[in-house]
Amino acid sequence: MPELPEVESVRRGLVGHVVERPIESVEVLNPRAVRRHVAGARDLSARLVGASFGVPRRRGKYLWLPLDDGESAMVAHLGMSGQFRAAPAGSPDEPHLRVRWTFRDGADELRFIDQRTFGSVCLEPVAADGVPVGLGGLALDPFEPEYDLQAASRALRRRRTQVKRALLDQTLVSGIGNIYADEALWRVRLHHARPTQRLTAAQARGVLQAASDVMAEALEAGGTSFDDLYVHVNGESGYFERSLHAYGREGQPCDRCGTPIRREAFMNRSSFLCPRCQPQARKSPRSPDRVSAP
DNA sequence: CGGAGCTCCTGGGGGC
DNA sequence: TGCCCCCAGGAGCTCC
Repeated sequence: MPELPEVESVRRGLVGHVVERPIESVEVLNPRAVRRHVAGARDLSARLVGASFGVPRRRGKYLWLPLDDGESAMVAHLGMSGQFRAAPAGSPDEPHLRVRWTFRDGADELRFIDQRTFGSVCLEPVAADGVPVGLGGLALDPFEPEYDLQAASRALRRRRTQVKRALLDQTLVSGIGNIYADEALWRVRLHHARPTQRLTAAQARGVLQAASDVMAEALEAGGTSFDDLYVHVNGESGYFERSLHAYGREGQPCDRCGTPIRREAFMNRSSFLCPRCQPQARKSPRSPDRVSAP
């Protein structure tokens, strides 16, 4: 499941495969893969043929490849199961191949493969800073130099929601998905449903720093992969799942206290937590969780 | 306008 | 053995 570290791994993989190679053809095998390109598959293809990509960039889980016209970029989101893969021209199509780019040099094709088709590719104009205009509402991610932990933690505490909802909100901080949200919450011993307005400033900074740390470690390890849905451009998957403390570990002992990890339904998906280290905030008005009256 | 819930999609796996 | 239902979840959309 590609979150920031996995998308960054893909971005790095693309650098050596697609930069400054004039495009020969673009074949859209499933129009759903280009549904975000409102002008349609034919337009996407027509505008890409003859162009070349610059060095791929990323913000959060979004990836974009600048075009050599200096005015636009090909924006991609991997969704749940999207992959970019370099493949020898003419090698057999993968079962879920959605888009194919061939290059005039006749070397490896670029392929977008996506089983669940939540991913997409489109062309967009870029703003003066080179960021696609459609990504305007997307928050900075923790790996960007302009990212400000203090500002992000203040914004987190201004929300009136539960802490995990806020972590997953890409307009607050981008790049965090279900896996790294659960890992960050485990590290700082917070329950996913803790109200954001009850977080202390230190807790807000702590959970964001933990998210940043766990994603940096995952990137170092090559990304997280639970099955073969996610692989790098060259087909290799990551190894970070061995380092997870909460996500996917239902019934296994907590690495801190030995209590079995529990899976709870949250936001129509799963949250994994240690019920002892990460107790649910009590609802009593006398709960010590609550901000005390002045 | 912020927050919450629904929906899209496909194949693997478990239950019967 | 086969069928059916559940499950994975990012984010755009709608509703309040």
